[in-house]
Amino acid sequence: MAGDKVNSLVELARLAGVSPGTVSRALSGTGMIAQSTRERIKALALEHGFRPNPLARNLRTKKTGAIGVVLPLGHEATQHVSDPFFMTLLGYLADELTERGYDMLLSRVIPRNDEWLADIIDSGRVEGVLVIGQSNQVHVLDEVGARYKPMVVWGAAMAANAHCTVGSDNVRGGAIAAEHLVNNGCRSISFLGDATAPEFGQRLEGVQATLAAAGLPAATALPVHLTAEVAHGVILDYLSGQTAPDGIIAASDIIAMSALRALAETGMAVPDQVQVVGYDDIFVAEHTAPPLTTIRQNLQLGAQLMVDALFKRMAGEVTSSKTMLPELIIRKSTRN
Amino acid sequence: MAGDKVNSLVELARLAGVSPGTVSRALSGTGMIAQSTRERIKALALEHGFRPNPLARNLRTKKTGAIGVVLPLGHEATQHVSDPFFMTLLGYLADELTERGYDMLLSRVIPRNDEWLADIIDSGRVEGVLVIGQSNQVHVLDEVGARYKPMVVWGAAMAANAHCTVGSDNVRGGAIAAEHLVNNGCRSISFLGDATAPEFGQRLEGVQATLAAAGLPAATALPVHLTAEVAHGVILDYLSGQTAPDGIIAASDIIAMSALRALAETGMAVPDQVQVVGYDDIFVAEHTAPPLTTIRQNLQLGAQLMVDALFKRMAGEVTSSKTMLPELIIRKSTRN
DNA sequence: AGCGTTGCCGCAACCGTTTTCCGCTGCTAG
DNA sequence: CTAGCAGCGGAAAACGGTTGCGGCAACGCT
Repeated sequence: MAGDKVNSLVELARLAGVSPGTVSRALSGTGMIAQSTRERIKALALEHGFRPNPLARNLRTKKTGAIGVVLPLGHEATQHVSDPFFMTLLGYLADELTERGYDMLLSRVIPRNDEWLADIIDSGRVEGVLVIGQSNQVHVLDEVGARYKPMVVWGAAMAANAHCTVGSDNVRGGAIAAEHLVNNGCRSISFLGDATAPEFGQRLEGVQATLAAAGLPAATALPVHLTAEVAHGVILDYLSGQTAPDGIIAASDIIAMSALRALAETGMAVPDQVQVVGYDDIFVAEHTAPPLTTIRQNLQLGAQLMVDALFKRMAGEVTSSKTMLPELIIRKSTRN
Repeated sequence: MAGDKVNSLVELARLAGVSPGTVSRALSGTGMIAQSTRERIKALALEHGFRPNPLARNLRTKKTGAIGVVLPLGHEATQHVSDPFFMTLLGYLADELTERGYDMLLSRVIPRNDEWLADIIDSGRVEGVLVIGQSNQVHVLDEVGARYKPMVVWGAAMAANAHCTVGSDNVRGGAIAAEHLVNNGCRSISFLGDATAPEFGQRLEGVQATLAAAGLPAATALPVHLTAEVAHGVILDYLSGQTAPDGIIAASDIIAMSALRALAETGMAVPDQVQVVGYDDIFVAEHTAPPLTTIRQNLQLGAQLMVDALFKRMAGEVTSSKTMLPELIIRKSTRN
C-alpha cells in the first residue's frame, strides 16, 4: 500500500496530475480517453485501493442503487415465518444483485388493499422491483405491470398476464410427477394444493392431462392451505375416508411433508401403499422420512433470469416471460 | 393533490417562500426554527407528497443508508443453499431495518481467509454490520470487534468475547431439553452436533450439567455435520451400534430431522423407543413425522434486539451482549 | 434612547461524482 | 503554410440535500 488512504476522486486526480473528470472517465470506461492514461489511472486507483463513492455516483446519475424485493403473502396472511422456498430464492437473488452493485430492499407485505405494490414503487427508493410469487394478487401485478416496466415476477406465465414472469413450466412439472406415479403403478391419484394460486393451478392441469392421456380417472384435488395445522387436519380426514389414493402429488414440499406425517399417523406405508411426490425440492426435502421424491426448480438459474430480465427492462428493453424446465428428483417416497 | 409533483427541496422552498435551508431544518427536526413555520412546511410537504431524497442526504452526511448483513458459512463450506433458521432470522431483520429507513446489503460468504469481514466493512458501503452466526470464525469476529464498534453478532455470549452478541441462553436451552427427556424416563442420552461451534458447545454443556445433577451418565456427543448425507450416515452407523440411546438431543432441527429419518430406517419407534428433541423450532419442525419437540428461540425478538443494539452502537453507545430465554415446544417426538 | 441578547432564518459552501461544453494539441490535406 | 479535424482532457455546472456563520428583527434592560 503506497501512501495514505485516498477517498475521493479529486485526491486521486491530484495524485495522477489530471483533472477529476478525467479520473471519472478513466474509471467508468466512458468517453474518449487515451489508453495509456486510462491504464495509468486505473493502476493508481488499484494501488491506493480507491473505489468511487457509489452514493455520489447515484446522486448524480439519478439512481438509487437499490432494487425492491417484495414477498406478497396473500394466501398466507396468518403465516408468521417465511416459506423456505421463497427464502432460498431470495438468497440467490441477493447474490445476483450484489454482483451488479445493487442493494436489496426487502419487504414482506400482507396485501390488505391493492396499493401495496404501488406504495413501494412510488416511494422512489427503488429502481426496479422483483416480486416473489404471485399469490392471489395477479390483478394488482397486471395493473401495475401495465404502466411500470422495471418489474419481474416469479410465478406462472399465463397468456393473459400483463407482467413479465420467470418461473418453471408448471404444467410440465405436474405432468412429470404424474407420469412418474403412473409408471410406478398408481391408479388413483390426488393433488394436494390450492389450485386458485396460478402456479398450483398449472401443476394440477399438467397432472390431469397426463392422467387423461393414460386413460386413468382424473385426480381428486384437495385445496389444502399451504401451511400448518389446517392442511394436516384436512389431509388426515381425507386419508381416513374410503377413497384413499395410492399416489399423492403435492403442490409444494411443505404440503408433501404434511401428507407424509398424516400418512405415518394413519399407518399407511410410504412408498409401499401410497407414493408421494412433492414440488420445489427445498432444503429439507432430503431430510424427511422417507426422503421426498420431488420436482426440482432450478432456483439459482431462476434468480439469474429474473435479474437479467429486470436489468434489461430498466434499460428500456422489453422482455418476455421465461419458463424453465423442472426436473424429477427421485428419492424414497416413491418406488423408483 | 394540489399542484404538480414537487421533487426537490428547493422547489418546496420556493412554494413556501422560504430558503432551502429552512425547509431542510423544518423537515429534519434539527436546528432552531419557529414552531409555526415548521408545521406550515411539514403540511406543505405532506400535501405535495414530498420526501427528501435519501441519497443526497446520505452523501452530505457521509452515511450510506445501508446495513451489511453477513452470513458466514464456515462449517458449511459445501452447503449451497441456505439454512432455514438463518433465513427466517433474516426476514425479521429486514423488517426491522426497513422500518428504520435502512437498506440491507446481504452477503453470504464462505471464509477462505480472515479478511472476509474486514473486506465488507472497509468497502465503505455500510454503516454497520450484522453477522448471523459465529460459525468457526470467532477469532475474526473478536479481532474486528475490538476496533470496529457498529457490529452485532447472532450467537453465543461468552465471557471472552470481544464482540457484542445477541442470542438465546444455549446452556439453559440444553438443560431444558435434557430435563424434558429425563422427566420422560430417558436414561441414555446422546447429543448430535458439532460442539466446536460456540452455540452448540453451550447447548451440550447444559445437557451434561443436567444429566450430572440427575445422577445420570454423561451424554455421548456425536459431532455430526450440520447437513446432508454425511450427518445421516453417521447417525445411522451410530444407531446400529450396540449402545443405541433412548433419548436424542439434536443441536438443530435439521440434524433432528436427519435423526428421525435414520430412526425410521432402522425401525426404531419415535417416541416409544427413542425420544428426540430438536433446536430452533424452524418452520418445518411441525411438519416432520412425528412433529418435532424442540427448543424455540424467539427470532422476532432476537432481530429486534440485534437492530436496537446496532443502532445504539452506531450512535456511539456501548452495549453489552443480550441473551434470551429459550422455550420448550412439546410435540410428538417425545412422550409428553 | 441605546445596547446586548435571543430566536429565527437566509446565504453559501460543501459532500463526491458525472457530464456537458469547450479549448488545446498535433496531424493531415489542400 | 494554413485550415480543418480528431482525439484528449480541463473547467465548471449540476445532482439534492445539510450546516456553519452571520444578519436582522424584536425584546428586555438600564
